Formats: sequence, C-alpha cells, structure tokens
Amino acid sequence: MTLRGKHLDIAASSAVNGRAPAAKAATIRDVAERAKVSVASVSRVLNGSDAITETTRQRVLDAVAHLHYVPHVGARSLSTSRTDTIGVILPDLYGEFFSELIRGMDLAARAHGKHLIVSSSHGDTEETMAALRSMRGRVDGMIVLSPHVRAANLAADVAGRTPVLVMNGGLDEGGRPAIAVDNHGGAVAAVEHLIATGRRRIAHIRGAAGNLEADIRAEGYASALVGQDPIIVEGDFTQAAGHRAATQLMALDQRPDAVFAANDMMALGALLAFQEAGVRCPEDVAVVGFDDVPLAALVRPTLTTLRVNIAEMGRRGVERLIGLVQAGANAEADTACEIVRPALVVRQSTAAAATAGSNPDQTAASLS
Amino acid sequence: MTLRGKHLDIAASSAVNGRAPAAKAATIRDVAERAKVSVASVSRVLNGSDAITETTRQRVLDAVAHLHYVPHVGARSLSTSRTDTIGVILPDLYGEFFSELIRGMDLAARAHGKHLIVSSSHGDTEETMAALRSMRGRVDGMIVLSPHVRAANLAADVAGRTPVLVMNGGLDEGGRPAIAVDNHGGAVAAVEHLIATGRRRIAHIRGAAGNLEADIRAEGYASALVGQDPIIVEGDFTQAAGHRAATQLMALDQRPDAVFAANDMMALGALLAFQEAGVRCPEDVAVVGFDDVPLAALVRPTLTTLRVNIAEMGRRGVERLIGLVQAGANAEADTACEIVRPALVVRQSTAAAATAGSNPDQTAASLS
DNA sequence: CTGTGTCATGTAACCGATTACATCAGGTTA
DNA sequence: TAACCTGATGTAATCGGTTACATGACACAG
Repeated sequence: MTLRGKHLDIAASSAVNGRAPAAKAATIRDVAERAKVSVASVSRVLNGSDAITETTRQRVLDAVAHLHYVPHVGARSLSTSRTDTIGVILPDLYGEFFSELIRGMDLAARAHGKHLIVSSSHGDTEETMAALRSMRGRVDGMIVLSPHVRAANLAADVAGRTPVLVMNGGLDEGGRPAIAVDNHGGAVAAVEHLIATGRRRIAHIRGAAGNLEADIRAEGYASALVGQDPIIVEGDFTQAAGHRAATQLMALDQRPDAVFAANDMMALGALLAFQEAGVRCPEDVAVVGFDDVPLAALVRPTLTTLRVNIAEMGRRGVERLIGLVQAGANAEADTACEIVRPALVVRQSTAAAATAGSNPDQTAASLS
Repeated sequence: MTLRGKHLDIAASSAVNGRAPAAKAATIRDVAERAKVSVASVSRVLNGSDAITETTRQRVLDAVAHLHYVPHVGARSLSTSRTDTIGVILPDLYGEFFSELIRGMDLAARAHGKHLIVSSSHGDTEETMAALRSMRGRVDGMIVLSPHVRAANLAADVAGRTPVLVMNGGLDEGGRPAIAVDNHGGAVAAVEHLIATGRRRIAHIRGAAGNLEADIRAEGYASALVGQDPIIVEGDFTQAAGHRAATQLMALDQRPDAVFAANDMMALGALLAFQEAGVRCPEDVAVVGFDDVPLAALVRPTLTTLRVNIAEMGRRGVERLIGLVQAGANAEADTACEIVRPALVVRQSTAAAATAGSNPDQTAASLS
C-alpha cells in the first residue's frame, strides 16, 4: 500500500520509532516551498513561458537542482493532454529493415523532443489492434506498419481521435495520411533491368500470400514480363524461404536465368542456395533483391536491389506524424499518401558475365 | 487553446450556431453516467478487483463499448504511480546488435504487458543523461546500455528512485543490478582458438578507445597471446573501420596470419579488405569476430565469432528489470551482476586451409 | 493625492483516474 | 421487532502538474 495524502502523517509519525519511510520524489509544491514562491511561478520558470524576475528564476532553479526535482510526466500530460510521445507499431522487429526504420524514427523524434514507444504485432491483425488500444492515451499519435491493409484501416478507426500515419500499406488507403513505397514501380524496374541485361527466363520469389507488399511486387513482376509466363515461388521474406525457393527453381526443367526476390533477405538465401549447388551468379543466374539493406552491399556477389532509403523514410514518417498532431482537430490537414520511389542499384549479382567481379562493390562509398 | 473545465459550457453554447466542437474523449464519469453507476464501480469493473454484481458489470461494459471508452493512462499513472512502461537507452540504434537486442526486449515486454520506450544517446554521456532525465516519471524502470562505465553509474544516480539495470557495462559496477558480457573471457577464447589452429601472429582490431567493452576485449586479447607482442589497430566498431584497419595490417612488414576483431562488423570489413587485396581467408589470414550477428553466418567465408545470444540477453534484461520494479523499495533485492559467457562458434574464416570450404555454413540450421 | 495601467506573483480550479471510507439494502439472529 | 452483519455501491479526497483569474506593488499621469 502506498502512502499518500493525509495518511502520510500517520505513517511519518509511526516512523519516528521505526526506520525512515522511503523518501518520496519531490513535487512542484516542495520546490515552491523551498524557493519560497508559488507553484505557479515554479511552473512558469520550468516552462519558460511568462515573465519572471531573474531573482525568482534563480531561486526556483536552485531549489530544483537541490531537490533533484523532475516533473511528473503523467501529471503534466493529465493537464495538458499531451504526452510528447509517439507510438510505433511494427509487424516484426526482426531484420535490418526494421532496425533501419527505427533508427530513422529515433533521429527525427529526438530532434523534436519526442519519445518513441515501439511495439511489434508479429504480423497478426488481432495483436496489432491490441497494441493499438494499449497505446491510446499514452501517445500523441501513432505510426502503423501493417502488411495487411485491413489492419491499417481498422487501426485508424480504433485510434479514434489519435492521429495515425499508415506506412507500408497500399497506395489506395482512402484519404488516410500515409507513406507508401512504390512496390509496383520497383518490381517493374527490377524486371526491366533483368530483361535489358539479356535475361530471358525470369522467376520471382514472392513474399507471404496476403501480405500486401508481397502481392503488389508480384503483380508488378508479372506485368513487366515480356514474352514469358510468370514463374512464381512462394516465400515469406526470410532468408530460409529464399534458400528453399531457389532450390525449387533449380529443380525446374528449364532453370530460370534470373530471379527477382521480393526482398533482400530472400535474395540472399537464394544466392547461397545457388552457390552451394554450384550454380554461378551472375554468370548462370542473375539475382535482384528489394530494400537495399546494408547487408546487400556486403555479400559476394554484391546484390543488385531496389534502394529504399529506409532510415529516411522513418524520419519522414515521424515528421509527418508530428505535423498531424500539431494540426490536431483541423481535419482537412494532411491526408495525402506520400509515395517513396525505390531506386535500382546495380551491383555484381546482375552483372553481365564478362564484367563480373571487376568492381567488388560499386556502392561501398555511399554505404560506409 | 483547449476547451476545458467550466469554459466548456461557453464553448458549447457558442457552438449552437457554429460548427460542433471536436468531441472530447469519453472519461470514466461519462461511462458512469451512461451506465447509471458511480465512477468507483466503473473503475472496479475495469480493474476486475472487487465484488461487482453481474448486472452492474454488464451495464458498465456496455457503456464502455458504446462510448469507445479508453482509460487515460496519464491519469491512472498519476494515482497509481505506475506506468507499465520501461525505458531503454542505447548508445546507438545502428546495426544488427541493437536490433536483435530490442527484439528480445520487446518479446519480454509484451509477455508482461509492459511498453517499451527506446532512445539512443549516440554514445554521448551528456545525451545519455538528458535521455535519462526526460524518461523519469515516464517509466517504471530503465535499462541503460552505455559504453562508458561512468555514464552508467551517473545514470543510476540521476534516476533517483527509478530502478536502473545496467547492461553492457563493466563487471565491476559496485553493487548495481547489471548484466554484462564476459568480454575478457570471450577475447581469450578467440585468441586461444587461433593459437590452437596454428596461427602465430595474431593482430587485434579494437573498438574505440574509452569504450569499456573495447578496452576489456583488447586487454583479454593481449593477455592470451603466447610468444608474441600485441599488434593492435584502432577501430570504432563500424565495418568501414574494419576495412581500414585490415589495410593497415596488410602494410606491415610481417603480415599477421590471424585477426581478432572486436566485433563482427569490423571483422566483416576486414574480410572484404583482404578479399579485395587478394589475401585469402582463411588460407592466408584467419579472422574472428565477436557478437555473432545474423550476418556472420551469411558472408563468405562464414565468420568464426563469439556468440552472444543477443535477443535472449535483451529478454533477460527486461525480466530482471521488471523484478526490480516489483521489488520496489526493498533495497536489498537484486543487485547482482549477471554474466553472460559468449560461446565460440567456429566457421570457415578460421578453418585450417585443408578443410576450408567443405561445409559452407556449419551453423545455417540453427540460424534459419 | 488619487486613478489607472503594467507586470510579477499567488490562489485555487481543473485534468481523469484510484480508492479509503461512508452508506445503504437485505438477510440473520436474539 | 430491534440490533447487527455482509456485501454492493456511492462520495469525495487525492495524485502532481497547468493555468485562468485575482491580487498586489509600483510607476506615472492628471
């Protein structure tokens, strides 16, 4: 049982012949008392708002320092109804994509004096909703990354008055603030590059069915093919899935001469599977990934991929959300869907056989 | 200006001939009113504590559902002085080490219904303190990863009554709850392994000077050498630094036949530098890293390293912190320094020349 | 000398929950 | 029937801030 209010007296007096009760943290009233001013003045000094005599300011600051006073955030957020915190709900925390994203978000959050609460939903819609509910009231706004459009939209509903920025959703979120990668365009660019470098049988390792981004990338792949039927193998964005998928592809009657994987981790798994089977990359088969995680430039052969500036996207997300929070009630504010266009980064894994190996890592400088 | 308190009446009446003001979120009193019970009953239903008639419970739950009521966390935390949130201060958010760590922490936090606030300090002591201060009152406890012991100790002081668990610090934190990696033992194991596999000139690429872990690993390296003087090159834990350091090593009169890098990213950079220079690994030079980030098993040659189960360490950290929070005032509770012993994982990069390449990835199964 | 304006400061009402204690209804028991 | 217990529910104090409004001091003009 905590000691509070008038019961504190009783506890304190009983402590006379017992051991001292744990010291409670100083409150604004303690500071006011010690500085011999009112709580209002203390609050004013701390929030740097009103006109305050230099003398008073000093007295308050001294008291604050002496008592190691730190304002109680809960109390403050109760009266101001701001938390200076933004929530981030990710499908997963595994892998370089999310780590880069969080890094970018942290950068922006720190720059604006905001805190970041992160939570993962393990890709489950129900868990996403639970995470969302438990964050309500705790944050000023939320960024939701969901592989399922449905969840993202529900999310925005559950959130009620809390602004929600959807990232990683589809491009067709009806009038919700969002940031989305141009998955279709990226996939098309990948396939066109493969065709341009002379590949004629291009296979695709796709992400999990039902995952929005996986669907769009697969669709982009299919639409960009020229003179061949789609060859699609299921995956789930993990390196192991890429490995399995590549093994399947090698077992085909006619082995493809190029593979476009829906992300870098699967591309990597495929790369390893080919290597183990003695299939040479890029000579026998070209491989393209998606995301440009740092890893892509570090493997051999270095991986051609679609660069998405992940950290920058995270930064941008936080900044837009902060904008939304400030706009507040002005419903008209910012409901645009911002589109990030990935850039094709050509590395060894799709080089023409003749030039392969000449320059180990064309992008090393920019990725140091 | 927000509309609050008695001024709400004025605003509401003026809204009669204007547009409706933004609806305020429902409070416990709104729920009580609608359910025709007192706020106490609502609170009781929501916290499942006391005896409540089934009828009342239903009425309350209906009202809650109808109003989309969500308790205001700030208010709750004000009266209960719990936040159900734990803060994590990291030196950096870059790279796989921290991403794995956060993943493990998230797992444990979710399992206990806690939230996670993350913040990075960019390795700067001053920023660490600032982050710490701004978290006070916002969290029930904090986990601080600091490369500088000093900061970690100051941290524990600044935190005041908030429990702090130091991770990644030294082993000699005077009686503070901590979890630390046995950096010395790991370094010794690395060097001993290299000696056992016949290497005779072993160099070390160390982490930034002043970084505690870097210091201890370097010291462990030096102490394990047999019949040779230490060869130490400065680094800073980045891949680029590893690359530079390896270049320096290759320029020596007598090139080392083994390199122990203070972490995997630098080992990787070194690996690439050797490759570019035509120095073969493991034939000409063996390389050992530290951490066993997922990446270590994915490069070629696969990297021998010291495995630290990073995610598990994060999980453990959160669980211990939760223990500390619950122990509360009982100062005697848990002040132990838990030690995590890294395990040597032997892969291709230190294989004897004869057997190199026989098994591309000995640990692929366990890392899928 | 009084009225008025300015500016620093104080007082107290609020934010939205929790919870100790009061109350009250209904059933026992003497 | 009166005294008493029991268990559900209500009332109001409290957590620690912010801030509208009141107060009070002082300067200057009329």
